[in-house]
Amino acid sequence: MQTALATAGLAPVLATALLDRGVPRAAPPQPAAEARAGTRRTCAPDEEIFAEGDRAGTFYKVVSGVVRTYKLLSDGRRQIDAFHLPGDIFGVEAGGEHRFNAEAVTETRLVVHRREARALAGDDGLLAREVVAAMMRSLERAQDHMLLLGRKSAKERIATFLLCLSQRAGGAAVELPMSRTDMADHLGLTVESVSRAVTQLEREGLIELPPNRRAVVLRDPRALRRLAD
Amino acid sequence: MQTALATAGLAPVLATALLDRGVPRAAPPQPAAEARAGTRRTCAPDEEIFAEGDRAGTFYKVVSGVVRTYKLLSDGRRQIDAFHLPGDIFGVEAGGEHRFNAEAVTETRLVVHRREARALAGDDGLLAREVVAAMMRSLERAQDHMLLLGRKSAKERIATFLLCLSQRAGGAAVELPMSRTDMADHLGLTVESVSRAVTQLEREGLIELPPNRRAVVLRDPRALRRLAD
DNA sequence: CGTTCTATTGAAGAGTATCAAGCCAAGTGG
DNA sequence: CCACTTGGCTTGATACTCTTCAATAGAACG
Repeated sequence: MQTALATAGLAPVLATALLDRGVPRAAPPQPAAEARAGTRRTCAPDEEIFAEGDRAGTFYKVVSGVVRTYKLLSDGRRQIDAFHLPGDIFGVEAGGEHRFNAEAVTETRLVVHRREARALAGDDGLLAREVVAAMMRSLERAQDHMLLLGRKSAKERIATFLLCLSQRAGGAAVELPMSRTDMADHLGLTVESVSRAVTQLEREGLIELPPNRRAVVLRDPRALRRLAD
Repeated sequence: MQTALATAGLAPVLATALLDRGVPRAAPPQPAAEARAGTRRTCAPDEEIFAEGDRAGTFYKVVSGVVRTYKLLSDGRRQIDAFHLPGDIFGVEAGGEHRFNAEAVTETRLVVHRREARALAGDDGLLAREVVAAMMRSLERAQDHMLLLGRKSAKERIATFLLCLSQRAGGAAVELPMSRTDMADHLGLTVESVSRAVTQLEREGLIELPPNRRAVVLRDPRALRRLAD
């Protein structure tokens, strides 16, 4: 096991981040930090960004597109722990190795940051502050997701997921950049169950989908919220 | 939403924590920090420590005993996100309010820390370093637990849970301080399923239980690990 | 248009939940 | 010391949700 975030530079940033009146939940992309100290990278759909066990020398911020991070069981069962949207930071590790696989879901542009002290400490620790906020948001999302995975029905999972997406995307109409398989592996279901639950919500009038089924309009957010609890 | 960790004092600590060669995984209680700047509190079994929505003005470190933190759905379904053993820190929030309920599982002694800068910054930031390490460990455990909840069978969940407990407790013989109901609500199962899976592992010779069923000896850790993946 | 890929739908089956006893250990009071 | 109670754990029978297997439908692309 090696140094992970691996920087003394993170410390001042943490303090500052925590002093902000709360962590920004709506994840406003902070364009100021995008140009900072990071190189750029573009990924084609399904392109691997890093794999479990890779040296975790860098972390990433999504500029555009969507990224999935996931773990695998030996027999191939997959759990997508999160989808990362523009503005999100992922790939920050405590240890020296990545504990996940990361792949682009769509064509994706990233900013790649080396995790040395220098880069994080620069600019008054703006980037480091972002990293810490990202970690805390990840933890909160993971905690909410455990409730979903442990205790919610298929329909409730879909409702929760769609609400969450619409919140992050910021509108009642949401694109679904990921496949049903991706959704299934995120929600602890099978493709078929996802499809059925979506269809059911649609028939009940809570949501509406275009012919290609790759977007959703939340017709009755109140009812969805009741379902999601 | 308010300041959460709420301290400038955390920043230097974060840096130091991250510079340590990896985060201590076996969670060795750091007795040096226990006496520091915190008041003590003792809780009877099932006593509430804090509830969801409470102002998060303090966080906690377990000295002895076990704590469960959980979320509830409106109809009472419960998800225990974690059990906290001696040396663990819990109750650290990004926002101004606790997002969980916390209760003592057994008779428990805690150290209570106010989350002001002063306390965290003191002593060369030793406490703050612990807080950051605790957050990262929480995140990693949450991620592993999502894989369990989303993709593992009942038997695999029990195997994983017992291995994890034995690792944290540090021995092949593990006390089970929590009830079957607590285990069920942590593993996304029912009491009956937990009981059946435990019995099954016992019949297969992978584990052994005393008559009162509140402890486990791991007879075949290799087979358990294979199950847990 | 045909091919391909993804999503949907249907039927059958597996695994877990639910409902209902029964069991066992510990505690209580006679 | 021994019923009696109590609470948690286990076991059994049945139900139900979701999965699995299989086929169809629909959109995207050449």
